[in-house]
Amino acid sequence: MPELPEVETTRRGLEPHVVGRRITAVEVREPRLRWPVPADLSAALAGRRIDSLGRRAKYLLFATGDGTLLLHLGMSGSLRYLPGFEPPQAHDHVDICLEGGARLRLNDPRRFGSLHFARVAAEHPLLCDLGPEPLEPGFTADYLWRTARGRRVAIKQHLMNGRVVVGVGNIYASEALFRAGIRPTRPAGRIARARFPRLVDAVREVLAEAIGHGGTTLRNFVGGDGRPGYFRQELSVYERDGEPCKRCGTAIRRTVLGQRATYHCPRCQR
DNA sequence: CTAAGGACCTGTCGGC
DNA sequence: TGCCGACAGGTCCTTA
Repeated sequence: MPELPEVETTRRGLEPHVVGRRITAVEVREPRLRWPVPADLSAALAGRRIDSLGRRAKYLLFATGDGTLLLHLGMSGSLRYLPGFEPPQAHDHVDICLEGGARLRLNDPRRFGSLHFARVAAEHPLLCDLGPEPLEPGFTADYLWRTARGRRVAIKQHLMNGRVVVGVGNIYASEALFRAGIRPTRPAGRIARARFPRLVDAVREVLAEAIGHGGTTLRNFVGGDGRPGYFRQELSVYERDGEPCKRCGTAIRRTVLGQRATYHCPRCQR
């Protein structure tokens, strides 16, 4: 489900509920997620106060004075704030229990999500080789051009490579390329340097706008407060196969690239 | 080194 | 109505 805007929406929704509160325990009903939930996770976190709720790529970072809880929502995960106990439903795999009886509940049908503990988050193996955040200053046209030089991989797959830039998933890769007027299949290294400023702006804009709308709700994504996002109606190409391009009217085309559904306007994008 | 494909899971939907 | 395959927002790992 979640791409960066959905994770950021979750982060913002949860932040006021968790910062400054202590974790009392982590209850794991199903440890078989993308990686096994560490058996000592609850012991590592119990009694620690959450100093901040941050985000790196699509990981939520619950920072305490002595170590950080990393949480990834995978493909189908959502994290909800419960003011008090409620009986767990199907796929409610983990609860992060807070002082006072509130809890954060992870629901994840496909179990591609994960939880980790790191003394220093940035040094965790899953975070230490990641590229820049797309909404931060390190993601520039010049940077992206340099990473693309000599690469034959399609630009869409290049954008979705977390070592290049994080947080650009399948929806927003298609959307950004539409805005930039670039065909998703174009080899990354065969895009003129002069086109990169527009591409970088497009990535930034589409992500920022989606965050502003509370994320994209496709099937049943809900943010930390349980409310859906409203970016879906803003999508220009994603899941619009056969529908008219909003700019030129040509039918949007669905193709498969790297085993992922890809959408583009054959006229506007070159 | 790059690039491509498989792997991990469950739920939903369309077609027969 | 029931079954079966295709497909779904992520990304790591293996193979060539």
